[in-house]
Amino acid sequence: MKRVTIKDLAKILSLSTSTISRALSDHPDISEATKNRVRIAADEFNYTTNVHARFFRNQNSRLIALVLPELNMFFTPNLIKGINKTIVSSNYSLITFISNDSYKREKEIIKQCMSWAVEGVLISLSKETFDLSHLEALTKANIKCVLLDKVLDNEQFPSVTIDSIEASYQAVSYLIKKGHRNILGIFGNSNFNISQERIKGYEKAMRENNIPILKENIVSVDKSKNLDFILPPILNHNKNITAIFTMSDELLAKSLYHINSLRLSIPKDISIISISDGDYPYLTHPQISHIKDSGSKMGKSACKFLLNSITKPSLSQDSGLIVSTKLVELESV
Amino acid sequence: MKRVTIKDLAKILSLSTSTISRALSDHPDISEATKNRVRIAADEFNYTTNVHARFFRNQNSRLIALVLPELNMFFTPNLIKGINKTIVSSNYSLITFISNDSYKREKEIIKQCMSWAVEGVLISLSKETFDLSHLEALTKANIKCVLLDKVLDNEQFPSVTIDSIEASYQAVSYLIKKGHRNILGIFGNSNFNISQERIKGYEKAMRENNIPILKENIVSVDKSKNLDFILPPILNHNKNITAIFTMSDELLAKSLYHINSLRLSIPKDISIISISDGDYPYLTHPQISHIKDSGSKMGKSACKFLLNSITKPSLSQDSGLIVSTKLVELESV
DNA sequence: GAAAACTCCGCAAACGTTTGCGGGAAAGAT
DNA sequence: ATCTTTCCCGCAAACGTTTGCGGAGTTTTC
Repeated sequence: MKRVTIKDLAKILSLSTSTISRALSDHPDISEATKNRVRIAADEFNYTTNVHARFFRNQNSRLIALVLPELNMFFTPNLIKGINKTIVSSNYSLITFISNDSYKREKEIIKQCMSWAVEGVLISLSKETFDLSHLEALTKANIKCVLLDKVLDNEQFPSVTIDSIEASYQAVSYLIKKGHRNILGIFGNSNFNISQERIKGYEKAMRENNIPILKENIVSVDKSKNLDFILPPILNHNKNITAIFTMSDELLAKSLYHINSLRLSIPKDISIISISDGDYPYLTHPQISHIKDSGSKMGKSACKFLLNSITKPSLSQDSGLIVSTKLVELESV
Repeated sequence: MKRVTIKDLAKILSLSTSTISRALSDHPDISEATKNRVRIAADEFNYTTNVHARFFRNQNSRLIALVLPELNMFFTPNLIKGINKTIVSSNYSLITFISNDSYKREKEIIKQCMSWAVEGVLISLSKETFDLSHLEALTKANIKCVLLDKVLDNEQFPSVTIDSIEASYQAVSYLIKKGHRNILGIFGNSNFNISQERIKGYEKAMRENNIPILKENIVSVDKSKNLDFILPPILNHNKNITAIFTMSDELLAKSLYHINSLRLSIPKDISIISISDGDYPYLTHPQISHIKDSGSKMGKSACKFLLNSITKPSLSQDSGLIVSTKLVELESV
């Protein structure tokens, strides 16, 4: 069976398509009586407006694209939740793409975004992305684009992130305040902007407290799995380490595993703090003190920012915004 | 700036729109020379085909809708990954909706799916969904629909799930084989089809081994958080319990927290096994034996099934399929 | 009682793409 | 030299929706 169109309703009710269209959008030119007839018929034949045809006429797709490098269990679900909430309440729809951390795929995705005539793009960059030239096509096509989470410093596109330097600074400062001086920092791939900044925050906290920064106390791993080979030797040999800072939930989880494996007790033998989305730290025992970096909040903010710049293109020429983080003191320090 | 259309390219190259269209789709009627001119121009002005207009002409949107009741950290990411992989390799795009476990919202979403003229719908039902009448509109509009994970027994729509009875039967049988007789079963909301079946599997395993089924050893909770009040008293008072079976990662996580809180050692003091997506059990120490219920695999299967029934509507009149599960023996029993 | 105002609805065009059909030009066949 | 074939390409219609404009019928105004 083919879908019911306005034309069909027009024939059925012996009205013109224009009248149907206006009746459905509650146009004042149409009498209540007619409106009711139309509405009842539309319901009966379960007519729904064809958004492609509407776009075709109006040139607004009411579609937002979300481009993610990957889906991980710790951050992405809440990020999407936050975005989705905003999308829904603004009557948009969300089309999702995953770049698998591939620059090539990311470029293809951008083309697809243009094909779909999305009104805005929310993108978290792939590992392999070091310049933003592929996004310029969006600008030319007048499609707004907001970077979030995994971003690159740039002048063209606004970014929504946390203040990574500040977050890790907070975390490490907290450890220091609690008396720790020999602090192991565990970070992601150091090519990442995000990792570099979090390392900076670590170093800043150390420097401010006049604690020497030891190269061997800063660990960068491409995948959390690499910790399997790196962490146990460190924990076994370097008995001076009294605290660990991990820059993400994923690294936290892996670290906890090895800590527990070695039968170290938290926080008696070793303390640990992490930057975290804020769900995982409550699942472990003891619960992990962390700097809360809410994915949901970031998603919401980024999405609102994007929608704003779509509806009021004049106004929002900001370079983006910083989502605040806060220390959650639990039981691991 | 407005987007570049075929019309624009036609003007620029002094060709007709039909020639441009055919050149871009590599039609044999067009000479290589012309094709190259067109391709170069298309690249230069970064033309991308307007999929809405194409749909308008061809009536195929190449869009698949994914409707989920919620996003949780344990199952959803891998489910989406599996779906996405299949979608991408088949040149479709994915539009995602979240019902927040609301029937009302789910109905709205179905309408939106029709508005978007999606070619297929993958849906995991909300908690509040007890009949499928709202999906009939899809059938009428000739939109294929496949239920996955959270499903309802029915004749109209194919389902893709695991064999819940078998999975929990496997888990509990394994515990029994290892010598456990006093087994606590922890399940989700018992309104759920999925919970009911997993309870059945538990009971089946017990019955087959002539172990009396104790009402108080079957716990159903609406939210995993409810375990906070339920589990500690049980673990404290009912010292006979030597093993726990949880029907999901979420319940597993909560249970582990309380086991660790009470300083019970796994598997010395108590054993535990779960049905799991298979990521989380490796993060804990000790690692948790589980029945692997791969979200990725389920997503892939469901999606392939859907795409199949779209391209070959005649063939696939099956009632769905069962994704296999398997026991992963780790360290918790 | 005629003009003015108001109510309600239809006409037709436009959005970008695809595709059946047809046609002109060049090349080959007779 | 004429006819047929082949090679390229253009014409035009259709998909469903919205909206400015105009118009027929009814009511109000002086």
